[in-house]
Amino acid sequence: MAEQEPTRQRVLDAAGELFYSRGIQTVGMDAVRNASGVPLKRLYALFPSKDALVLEFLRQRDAQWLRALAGHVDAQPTPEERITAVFDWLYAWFSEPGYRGCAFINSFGELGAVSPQVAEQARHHKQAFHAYLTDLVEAAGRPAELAGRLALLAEGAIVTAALFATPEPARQARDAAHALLHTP
Amino acid sequence: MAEQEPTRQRVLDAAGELFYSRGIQTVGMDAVRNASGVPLKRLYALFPSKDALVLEFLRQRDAQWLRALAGHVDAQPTPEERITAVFDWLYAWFSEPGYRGCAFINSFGELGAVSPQVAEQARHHKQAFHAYLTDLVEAAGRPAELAGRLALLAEGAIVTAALFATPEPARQARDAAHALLHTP
DNA sequence: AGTCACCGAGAACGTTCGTTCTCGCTTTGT
DNA sequence: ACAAAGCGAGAACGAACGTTCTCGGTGACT
Repeated sequence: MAEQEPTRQRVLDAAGELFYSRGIQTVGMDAVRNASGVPLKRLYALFPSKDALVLEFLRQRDAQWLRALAGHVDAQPTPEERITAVFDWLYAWFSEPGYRGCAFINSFGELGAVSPQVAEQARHHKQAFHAYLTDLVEAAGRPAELAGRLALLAEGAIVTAALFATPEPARQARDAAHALLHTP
Repeated sequence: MAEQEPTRQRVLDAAGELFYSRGIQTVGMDAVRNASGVPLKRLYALFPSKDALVLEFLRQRDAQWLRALAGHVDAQPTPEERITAVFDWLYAWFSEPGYRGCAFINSFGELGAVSPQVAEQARHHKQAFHAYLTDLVEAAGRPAELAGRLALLAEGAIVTAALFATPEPARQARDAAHALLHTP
């Protein structure tokens, strides 16, 4: 019984890795079974359906992603440094092997039109990111509209870095953010 | 024989509309048949496979999209106005009913990991967009790195507008572009 | 008018996928 | 030691999909 949570997490990790790297519809439950080593019967005892597994993956990814970002950003001493640290963290993220963009943007493109819950998760995630940027901008004493502009730069970098498989867009976004910061 | 091209276009239009609004994998060939009114036999005479139909859709979308953008932008008198016109055109695009983001970003998220040809089409499209922006920036006598920044703003706006079903990000991106333009 | 090639409508085929079921083994409780 | 319950491995099932085939009718050519 204390062992159930670990296998649930093992399933989520394996499924998440597959969903992220290959796309959701491309990954069958058999692939999740093979990757996690958890038999189908147990999979369906832990998650009532593939849809539920997908949604739980998105929920977890949302929390993990924001925690990782904040973990790096909040370590910076000054508010200005925290803002540019967002883009430095993006650079590191884009440089990870297997980086394939934002799981929420990808899921939305794949299933947003057909699954309101996936669309809602994506909106929730981006809203949380925007709220986080808003806090950073406010703490820096900058005008509120800066947050939206930084968000656009970040989203653009996320997408472009995925398409061209290079972390370079993070640098461009950081430079652009720097320009926006230093010239009201 | 002179009638073959119209039905080919009818298929592409119907399939494109479906692929864009629902996602590619969600749309079966039967749906394309129903929407276009072209029987399956003829569909497969025109396109050897669904993959070929998808790729042809992307090729056409690439050309149409850039032509529509340039059609609006190139009508502006001054280089600076042409640059901000890009974002005005985005605003109009985001406001169209059924707007669901960039077909290439969506296809890449859905199939980029599994279809090198889809990934290549997406890269080609974004490269063309970037090249177009580079021309605009150069014509305005601005530093070359501005093009990349504008592209990031545009991509971010495209994605954000789709997620939240609002054209507002185009305005934010335009304001940010304006700020970048007027403060080197 | 008759023959023949063509074509639309949809059935059929083979595969894949989500989900459930079967079966045999292991483990547990007494 | 033995019965009963649980579980892993994979077969099985029903639906959906991409692709091909069949059939009945229609139009063209002679």
